[in-house]
Amino acid sequence: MNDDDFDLSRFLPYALNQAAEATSIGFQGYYRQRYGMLRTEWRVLFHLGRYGAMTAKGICERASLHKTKVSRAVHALEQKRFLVRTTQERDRRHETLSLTRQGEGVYADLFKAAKSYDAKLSAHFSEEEREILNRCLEKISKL
Amino acid sequence: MNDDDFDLSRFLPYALNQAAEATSIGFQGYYRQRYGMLRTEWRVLFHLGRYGAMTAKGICERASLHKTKVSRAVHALEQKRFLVRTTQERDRRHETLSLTRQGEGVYADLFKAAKSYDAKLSAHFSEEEREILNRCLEKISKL
DNA sequence: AGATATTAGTTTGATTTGTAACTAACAACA
DNA sequence: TGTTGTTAGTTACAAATCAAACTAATATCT
Repeated sequence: MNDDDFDLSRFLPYALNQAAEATSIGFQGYYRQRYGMLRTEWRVLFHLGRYGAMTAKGICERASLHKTKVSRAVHALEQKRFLVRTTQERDRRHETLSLTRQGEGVYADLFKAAKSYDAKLSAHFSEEEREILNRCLEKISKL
Repeated sequence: MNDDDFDLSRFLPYALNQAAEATSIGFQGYYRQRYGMLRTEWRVLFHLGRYGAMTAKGICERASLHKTKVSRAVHALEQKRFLVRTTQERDRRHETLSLTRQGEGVYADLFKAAKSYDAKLSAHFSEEEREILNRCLEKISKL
């Protein structure tokens, strides 16, 4: 490949970033407007809704998020009454986070929205493309 | 697809974002440490180096960056003596941005680094995967 | 010409993020 | 027991981002 072929759109970090931003915008608007949530908050909520109560540390690991980001998101979700904390008796450093009924409701709504948003995106691709795309992204995330 | 199959890693905005971050880290370190540059600065520099002198507006459009981001990046690159501005006589609102000799040097270095970084990433994929990945990302960016 | 609208780019203040230092609870080992 | 180390989570300050208001130059329309 000579230099003339290498423009930004072929540079993986750039191409991924552009694509990520393009797809984020639409969905972001949904949880922002509807629930005043930030991206990290949505992720934390999703993790709790999808995988059940867990500790902040657990979320950090699963989502590869920094603990300060999670800490702040948890605080915000608590304010909104979407989750509650319970200090573990066994080790009082840990606090279990779990969704409130309201939080579950919001999760259910966002889950549905996410699914349908994803379906709309997927419509632009063939089965094969979508599969390869997923596989590649997963591989990259683990590098 | 039932609900159990839909986890975050299959949600395109999330998967793209994770992948984007994973690939960014390595390269980011390079221009950060070496030239104290931010991501937007690198993008602006790249555009000027790759496509020649142009106006800030031009960069905004090509790179889909907001004008305030570009404005600040241009300022920073100017401080570093990587580019200069020349007000267009024909319309004094426009200023043409062009790289200095030093800027060209930095561009050349970063271009080389980007290419080799990209090659390293590509090594994890087959020709076909890489092609499809590129095609998908391009399609998504234009949605 | 004079009023109004656009356009390129900058500045400002509020929000968000990143980094590093911090607190509190527990563990390990002399 | 007491000193040192680790871990979960928070806080504080600096850096970066976003949105909206702003400036200066040009265009348009009467």
